[in-house]
Amino acid sequence: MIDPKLLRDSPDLVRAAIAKKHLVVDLDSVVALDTAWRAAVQDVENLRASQKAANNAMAALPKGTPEFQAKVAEMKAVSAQVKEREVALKDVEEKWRQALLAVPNLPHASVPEGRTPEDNVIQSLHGNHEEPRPHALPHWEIAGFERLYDFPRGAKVTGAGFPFFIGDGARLVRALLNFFLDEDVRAGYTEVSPPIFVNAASATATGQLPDKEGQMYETVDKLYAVPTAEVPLTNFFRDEILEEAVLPVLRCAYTPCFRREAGSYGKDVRGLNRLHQFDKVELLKWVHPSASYDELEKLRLDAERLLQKLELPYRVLLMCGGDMGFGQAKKYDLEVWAAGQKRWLEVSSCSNFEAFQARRAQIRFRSKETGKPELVHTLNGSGLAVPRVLAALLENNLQPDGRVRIPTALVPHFGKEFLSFQ
RNA sequence: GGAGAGGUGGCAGAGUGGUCGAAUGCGCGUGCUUGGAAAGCACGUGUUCUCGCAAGGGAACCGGGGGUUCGAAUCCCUCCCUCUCCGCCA
Repeated sequence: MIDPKLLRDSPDLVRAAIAKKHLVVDLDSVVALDTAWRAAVQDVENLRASQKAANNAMAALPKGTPEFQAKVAEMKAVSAQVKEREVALKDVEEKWRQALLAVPNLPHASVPEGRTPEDNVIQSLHGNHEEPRPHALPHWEIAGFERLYDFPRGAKVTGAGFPFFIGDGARLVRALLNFFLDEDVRAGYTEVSPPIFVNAASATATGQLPDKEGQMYETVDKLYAVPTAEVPLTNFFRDEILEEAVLPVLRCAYTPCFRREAGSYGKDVRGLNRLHQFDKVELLKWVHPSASYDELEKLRLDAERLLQKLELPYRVLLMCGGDMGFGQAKKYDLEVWAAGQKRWLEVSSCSNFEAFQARRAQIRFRSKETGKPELVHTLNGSGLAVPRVLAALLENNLQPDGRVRIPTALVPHFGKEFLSFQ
């Protein structure tokens, strides 16, 4: 959620921001609702003030006297009026709030103009993705793939997009998770193992609701299976006021992630490219507003380091206004090269949300300077998503003999130097 | 899952229909005192919204929501959470 006062005071600024994101929002009606809401607030507050004064005066009157009875009769009417106006206020307030929730975050000045993924700026390239790899195959075509990654049985047991990982296939998942977590902890993040179901309030605070209704799996208890650890992690400090001295708070968490992915199709969903359940380690930061852009660069580097240690070719994209998402102020995507598919796969998305999530979630810190609570800035990024990293690893490191070489940094976690499909 | 108890300010803890945003204590802050400190004394100490250039005014909040009433922290309903006992169980 953006600052309502910003919209009130400089609607043109907000208008320009929305244009940069190429979104359509009826700002005029939001502004009109804001005006109507404030009028309604004044209305109710004035009425209540007079009611309160009259009631306080009544307290001094002896009960049962004719004057008292007269006053009761008089105040009955006022009371009815207050109730009526309060209903009207609530109605406007809810409409206003809903309208505000539909206003996207403002993109940072450094975000490039653009509408589509083609307009994203390639910020850097790492490793040689053009190096010829004659043996490379899409991972699902690697001989023996079905022994380590069983999609048909996953589809039988649960549904499409819920594969089994078996033997070395499962071991590689575990090795990657341990590698990611160990590296992230070394980089200063505190490891957290969060709940993997969240309630509606949490899903709303991070923007899954109502924006992405239908993307999450929902239980009969009205709990949502987390689409990312970002949700429980960000909500950890919901409705809290932190001491300024504790900032920045850095945390990482592994969770399985559940996404319905309604509407996906084609090459995007082949093999491990897009699953309904996948493992991911998420990095999260709560920082002082003045530090958030420095922290975004550090966050990106923390995620990049993982790919470097895995010796995987990757590139960094600075997302353009039209492709960056609703709540983000600035976002980098990390894409790894999958040599068999000959395409880039997104394995991390590092974003600065500024105060957008913090305002929804009411996560604040007490400013040393003013003594007053201020909203923190939140940032998050994957560090990293397992299946796509795994896919790239299989494709890039496939040897002529059909085995897959394990990167040196991962060997201690995997326990051997080659993964075998035999 | 069954039975019971309870959720009040940073903490502890009063308050069962009427100037209660809420006693008291602790904590914290400022000042006095002191060579300095402690003790003591005095004053202060929540959040949000709104009107206002400001000074300042107003409203809301006693777990959440709803109701009764002229008036609710106090009464009623409902949901959530915590604790105790029983049952079940990784």
